[in-house]
Amino acid sequence: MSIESRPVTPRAPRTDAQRNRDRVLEAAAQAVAEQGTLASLRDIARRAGVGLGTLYRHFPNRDALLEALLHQRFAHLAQRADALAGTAPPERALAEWVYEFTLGAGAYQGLPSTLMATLNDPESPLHADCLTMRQAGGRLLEAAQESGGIRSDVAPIDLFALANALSWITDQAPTLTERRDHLFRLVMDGLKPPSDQG
Amino acid sequence: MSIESRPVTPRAPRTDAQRNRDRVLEAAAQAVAEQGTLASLRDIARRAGVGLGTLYRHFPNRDALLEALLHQRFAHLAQRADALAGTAPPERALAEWVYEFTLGAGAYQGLPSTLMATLNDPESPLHADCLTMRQAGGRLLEAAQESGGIRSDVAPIDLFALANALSWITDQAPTLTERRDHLFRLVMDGLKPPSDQG
DNA sequence: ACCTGAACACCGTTCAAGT
DNA sequence: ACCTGAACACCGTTCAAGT
Repeated sequence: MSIESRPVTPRAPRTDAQRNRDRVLEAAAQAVAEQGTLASLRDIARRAGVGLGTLYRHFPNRDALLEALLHQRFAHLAQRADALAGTAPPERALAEWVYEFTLGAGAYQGLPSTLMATLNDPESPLHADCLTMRQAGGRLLEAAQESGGIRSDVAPIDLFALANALSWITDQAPTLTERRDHLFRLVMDGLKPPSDQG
Repeated sequence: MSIESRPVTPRAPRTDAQRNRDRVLEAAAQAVAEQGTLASLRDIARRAGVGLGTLYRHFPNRDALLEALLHQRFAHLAQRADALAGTAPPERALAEWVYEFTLGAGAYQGLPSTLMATLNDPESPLHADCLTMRQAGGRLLEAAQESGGIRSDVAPIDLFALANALSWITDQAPTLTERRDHLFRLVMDGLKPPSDQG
C-alpha cells in the first residue's frame, strides 16, 4: 500500500559490509585462480579475514561468488561479439569469437564444467550470463549461416557445448594445451557445410 | 638369491579376503552407477558391509576401484576395434568405434573427466586402459587416413580427447542427450579432409 | 543490520589394535 | 594375513548469540 513511507532507492549498504564483500571477492579471486572453481569456501573466508557466515551472507552459494568474479568478463565478451560482427566477414568473426570464448571458459580450472552445469540449473546466478553468451554467439552464428559459411543445422547450444568442451579438454589435461588450437580448428571445420561434391 | 625356498606361484588369497573384495566391487558398481565416479568410498565400504580399511587394502585409491569396474569394458572395446577393422570400410569403422567409445565413456557420471585426467597421471591404474584405447583407436585412425577419409594431421590423442569431450557434454548437461548424435556427426565431419575446391 | 564461529553431518586417508 | 574403526584434518551449510 504505502510506498511513500520509505524511499524507493534502497539504502546503501553499511560501509563495513561493503568492505567485507570486497575482501571476500578479492580473496576468492586469489583462491579460485590457485585452486579452481572448487576452491574451499572456508579457505576463502579465512583469506578474507572474515567469518564463514559473512561469506554466505554476501554470496548464498558458490555460483553467486563465481558470477561476481566473472560478470565483467562475460559482459566484455558479449560486446566483443557485436564489435566483431561489424568488422570481420561472418565466418571469421564467428571463429574469432568462439576462440576468445574458449579462452575465457578456461580462465579458471573447473570453469568449463561449472558453465556447462549451468544449463540444468536456471536458478544459478551464472545461468543468465551463459544465456547472454549463447545469444551473443547465436547472432554471429546466424550471420555466418546466412552467408553460407556454416551448416544450417548448428544451433547456438551446439556452439556453446562445443566451445566449452574444447576448454574442458585443456582444463582436464594441461598436456594438451599445445594441441588446443589444432583441436579448435578441427571442431570449427566440422561446422562448415559439406562440399558440393562431397 | 633363493627363489626355490618358496613356490613361484603366489598363494591364493584367503577365501574371506576374496569374498570381501567381491563385495566391495559389487557395492562400488551400485554406488558408482547411482552417484558417479566421485561416489563416497565410505558409502561403498558401508554398502559392502566391510571396514573402510578393507576397501583401501584391496583398492589403494579410487582409480584402482574404477579400473576393476571398467577393465572388462575396455578390453571389449579394444577387441571391437579389431573386429570393425576387418568388416567395414575404414572411415565407417572408425566412426562406429568412436561412437561406441563415447557411449562407454558415458557409462558413469564423471567418467569422461576421470579418463581425461588419466593423461596427466601415469601412476593411475586407468592409465594403461586409456593407452590401450588410444592404440586401438589409433589403428582404425591410421587405416582411415590411408584411405583418404580422414585428415592426416589428426593424432590418436586428438581422437581420444574429442571422444571424451563429446561424452562430457552429455555428462554435464543431460539436457543435451538429444543432440548427442548430432554433435558427434559435427565433430567427426571436422576430421574429414577439406574438399578439393574448398 | 551485520558479523562470528560453534555445531552438524559429511568427506579421504592412515594406522594401532585386534583376530 | 587380514580386518576394524577410531583418529586426523579437512569439507559445505546453518544458525544462535553477539554488536
